[in-house]
Amino acid sequence: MTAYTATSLKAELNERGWRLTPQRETILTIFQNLPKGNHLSAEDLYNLLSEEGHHISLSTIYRTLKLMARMGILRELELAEGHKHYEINQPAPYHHHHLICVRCNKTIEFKNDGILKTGSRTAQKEGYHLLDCQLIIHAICPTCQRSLLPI
Amino acid sequence: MTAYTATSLKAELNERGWRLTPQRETILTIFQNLPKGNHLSAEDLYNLLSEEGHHISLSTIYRTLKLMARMGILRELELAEGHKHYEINQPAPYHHHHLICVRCNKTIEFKNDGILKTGSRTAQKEGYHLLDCQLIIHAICPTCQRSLLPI
DNA sequence: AGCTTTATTGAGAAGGATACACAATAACTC
DNA sequence: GAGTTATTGTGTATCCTTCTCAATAAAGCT
Ligand SMILES: [Mn+2]
Ligand SMILES: [Mn+2]
Ligand SMILES: [Zn+2]
Ligand SMILES: [Zn+2]
Repeated sequence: MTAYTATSLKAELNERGWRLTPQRETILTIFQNLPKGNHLSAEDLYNLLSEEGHHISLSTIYRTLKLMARMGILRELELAEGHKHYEINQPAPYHHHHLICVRCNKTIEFKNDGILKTGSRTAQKEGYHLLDCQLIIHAICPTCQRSLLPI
Repeated sequence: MTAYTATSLKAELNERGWRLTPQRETILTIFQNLPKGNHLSAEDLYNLLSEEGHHISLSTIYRTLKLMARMGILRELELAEGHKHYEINQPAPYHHHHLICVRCNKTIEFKNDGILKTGSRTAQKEGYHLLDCQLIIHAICPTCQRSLLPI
């Protein structure tokens, strides 16, 4: 959960015998510059890259998202839309959680410092190396409560 | 997040114009009697039912799991195995969270009263009707840290 | 208890997100 | 700069979940 640069990413990859590629660097940059509150799916990322003139294959995108999530660079969000979303994983003052309406998928972000502390403490106590810690609240938003539509 | 009986489930279903079926009642019973710490996927549930002589189609199982999750009876867990798992949703003394190894999927349950309080307060503040509240910690377990296998 | 309405089921097919296979490429090490 | 091998791109495969639709059976009313 530290801020990555192309250089530090390369160092961490090489340390494990892996390589920094233009594709990986481009994808990291995209997430670093993503406005707060945005989350990208694999396809979102693919389209965003295309708009910017970068062609990176969907396979590489899926592989890179998974890689970066497992390195702790990105967090993988299950926002109840049937596919995963990703955002940059940031420490304390930016770290946040998600309140999700299970009917319309409207999502609200909120902060709570205690939760990350609880997560860190729990992981440490069990000898786990922490990657990400997210509180997910499944709920029904005011609009959907008023609507008469079933489930 | 209250304890359901067949009767109270029927009441809540009928109130919305829905019906209590033998399939739904059977599935509720399965989850109520599931030993602590167990989570079932759709296919797990299908097999468990088959062993007990109940034939309930996979379609119905998927529909029922989704229905009960959206009613707040079950909680839907994303345990990083590529498919969802479900468990009964219980209030305070039984309410718990999950610490998951993203490499081997080993999962540890832990309790923390403050988190459910935070979740309830946050949902209420935004006017959301709370269904479930779960802290997910993605991490790497001691065994996987020692293994040299990539990601 | 019987009748009517319509939510629900079961079987199979379809959909969609993600992973895989493998030859071509290119990042790293020396 | 050359050799090694991780990574990419393309197409294909896999698997979880949802959809379709005719048959069934709960619920509500007499
Ligand atoms: Mn977010
Ligand atoms: Mn559990
Ligand atoms: Zn909503
Ligand atoms: Zn592990």
